[in-house]
Amino acid sequence: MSPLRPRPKQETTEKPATSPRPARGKGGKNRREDILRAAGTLMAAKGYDATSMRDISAAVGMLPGSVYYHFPSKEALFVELHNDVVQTMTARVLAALEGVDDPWERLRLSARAHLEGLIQNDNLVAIVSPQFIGGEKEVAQVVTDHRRTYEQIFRDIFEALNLPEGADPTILRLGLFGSLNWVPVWYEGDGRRSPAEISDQFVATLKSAYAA
Amino acid sequence: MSPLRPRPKQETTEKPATSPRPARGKGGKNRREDILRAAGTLMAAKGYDATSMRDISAAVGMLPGSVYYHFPSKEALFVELHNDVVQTMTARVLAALEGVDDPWERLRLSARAHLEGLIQNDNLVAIVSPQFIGGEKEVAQVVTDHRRTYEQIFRDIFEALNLPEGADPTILRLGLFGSLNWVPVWYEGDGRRSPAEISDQFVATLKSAYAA
Amino acid sequence: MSPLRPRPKQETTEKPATSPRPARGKGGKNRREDILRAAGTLMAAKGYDATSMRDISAAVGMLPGSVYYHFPSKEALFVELHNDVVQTMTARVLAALEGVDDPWERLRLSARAHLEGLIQNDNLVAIVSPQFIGGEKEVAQVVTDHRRTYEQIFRDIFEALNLPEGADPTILRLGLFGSLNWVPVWYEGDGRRSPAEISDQFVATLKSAYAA
Amino acid sequence: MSPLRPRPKQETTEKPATSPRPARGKGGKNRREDILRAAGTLMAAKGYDATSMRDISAAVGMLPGSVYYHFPSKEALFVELHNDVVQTMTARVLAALEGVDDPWERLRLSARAHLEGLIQNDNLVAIVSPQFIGGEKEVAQVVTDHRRTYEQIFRDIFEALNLPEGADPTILRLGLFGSLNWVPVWYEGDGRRSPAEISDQFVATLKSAYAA
DNA sequence: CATGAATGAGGATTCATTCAT
DNA sequence: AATGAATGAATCCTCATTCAT
Repeated sequence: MSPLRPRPKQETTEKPATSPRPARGKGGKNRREDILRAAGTLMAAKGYDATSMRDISAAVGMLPGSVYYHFPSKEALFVELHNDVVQTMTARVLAALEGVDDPWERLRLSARAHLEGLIQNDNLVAIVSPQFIGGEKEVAQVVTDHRRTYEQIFRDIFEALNLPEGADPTILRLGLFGSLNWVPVWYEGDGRRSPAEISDQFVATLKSAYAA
Repeated sequence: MSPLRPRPKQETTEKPATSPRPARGKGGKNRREDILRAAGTLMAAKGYDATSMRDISAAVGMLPGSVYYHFPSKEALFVELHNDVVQTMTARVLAALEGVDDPWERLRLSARAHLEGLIQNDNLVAIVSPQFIGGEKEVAQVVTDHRRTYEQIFRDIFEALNLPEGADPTILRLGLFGSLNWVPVWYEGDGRRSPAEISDQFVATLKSAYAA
Repeated sequence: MSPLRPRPKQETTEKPATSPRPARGKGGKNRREDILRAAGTLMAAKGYDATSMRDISAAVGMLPGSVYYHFPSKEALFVELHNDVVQTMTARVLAALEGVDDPWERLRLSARAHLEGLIQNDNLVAIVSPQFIGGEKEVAQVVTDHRRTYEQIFRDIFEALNLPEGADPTILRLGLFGSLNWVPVWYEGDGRRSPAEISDQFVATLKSAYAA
Repeated sequence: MSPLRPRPKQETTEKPATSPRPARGKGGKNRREDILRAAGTLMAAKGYDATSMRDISAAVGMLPGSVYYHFPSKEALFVELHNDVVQTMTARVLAALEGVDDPWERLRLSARAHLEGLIQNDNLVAIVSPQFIGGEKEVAQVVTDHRRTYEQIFRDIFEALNLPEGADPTILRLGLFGSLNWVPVWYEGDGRRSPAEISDQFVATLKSAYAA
């Protein structure tokens, strides 16, 4: 763990309180998902490196070794988590687009869905973030692939905007993505501005600048 | 400068021949800066957690323990590095603004200076990255303070734009920052689009949407 | 048989259709032997310590826990495996001696049978290997007992040679054993020299030196 | 650790007794050699896999992590140990041959030196042993190379014997090696037969069989 | 200024084993 | 006869850090 983000040493007192010792064959059938959820929360909060398997296992009430029954490695756990997140985000965005035809409206709604997903599930913040994993090996590729697939949705939407000459759709799309993905860095859930208002403002800027 | 430990940056000329052993044959006059530079490069590439003091010391040809002569801790090293980076960026942006009065031109040039600094010194990428503010400790606060100071320049520039009703300068500024800071995530130095072109496009969008 | 758990080796024909579920589609009738075989191969290749119950269970298509239905512990599994191996070797050597009377010919044939068994069943290599007797526990004793029983055959054969004064039968027997057991260390199944040729050479040396 | 060779749980009572806590900068300058010696003893007794870095560090009065200051990995430690052992053995054998010209006498003396080295330094037993390391990767190759170099001495000696037709020097050499290397498996330091007597007997057999 | 040697805590991972189902 | 899920202890190793020299 990084000393930059220390962790309370013995938080054993704040256990789920359901049962003092969960015995062998716990009720909930899918501990896998518990683990994924816990890992998501922790990694979003502290980063991949700063989140230890100990942390994850403790969060889900297991011993560290037990996590390895479900996932062969921390990396594999992360990859699956990342995949899940992208899956969820994809579904969310596609749902928002359902039945909407106007190109600029489609952009507005997808940006909104993206940002709301980012803010609500704090899972997602770090996930979509770059150079995320220390070892820049195969995992980085997998993660990049996941992201690319997701971004295809936005590529298509930008395509349909029929932007005027001089407006590079790729740069504008990546610029919008940057704006949105950066929001969690400064956003404070104080309610002054909702994610929806924020993303609407970003898209409004684009529309105001480039709509026919 | 660093709140933890002031550093004699320019006045090394005062006592050039005092040290009987001229250090391990390294050209650079003081190792402190070597360490900072190495730490910057490594942390930018791999992140704070994934960069060990061993890595840093090895990169500068020292033993791990020796780094502690120069910096009391990894944390302090990082804080000073971050401060340096912000200092450098500030100087770069202010230099670019010198003698320029037109508000939109000022925005264009400062955005350009920011992005070019980001891309050139790979130092800077990770520093400004969200992952570094996850924690809730003093360091996080210091880092946030550094950034806030730097961003004040941009706050002022946006103020001067006199944006129309309905255009929230804060959101637009943070949106631009997001766009710019996200560039290193996808930018590949393949020369197809220069950082300058990219930042110009972002600013052009804002201008096109909101300029009087 | 194993002192820990008797095993119905040959009488499996008695109740061929009792089990309603014919096991996971495997051909071999009982999984116990599959496990033993797999354990033998793996332990021969990697050693006792380096062979995990996971390895063994995977090799036979089971989950690790399932092995414990058949064997109470890794130790017990090994003891039984070792016993089996010695049993097999004993049978092989005795078969080779059948009907042979000449003492030197008996030595030649038994050495040949021993080495061929060693080379063919790679099972056997590691089993007879010194590394396995390092420990000071009961298992080590059991294993040593197994081996001693087997070696009795050779003790008898050497006795019958009526070696001349000055030729210590014990040392010569152990020397021959060493020569033979060491062969797997350097033998490469390239066919240049067959195990039979090798063992014949060893025995020929003894005969040439000590035969009346 | 293998359950075959369990280890007393808390033998902290049997510390060297020199000083209750060795403080920071211990007196003896080369802890490296201490580590190598300890590792040698332990690995010879229990095998590579069964000897943990904990064991080694405890034997030399260090914390496990401290060993890594001296050796980058368990494997590297083993490789160096193995190299040292071969070096020592080589020196021992060459010293024994000094000034001796008669070919059979050279064989007798080198075999004696080999076996005495094997028995005295219990280090050496396991080292010269085969399939020693679990992971049969590069290390296995290095170890094999070490051994091959050492065995060249014996190859030369056998060459000089001018064995008659039909006596394969390679097989005989490997047979002798097997006989000698197997001795530690059965030898008990009860003094009935000295290593020298044993090795002399092995060589005498060869000479009796093949000397002109 | 720096090294050499260590510490102590924690990192990911693997192990033999258990047991309810 | 075997699975699925977990345990607890041990594995190798890395980390930031210390300090006598």
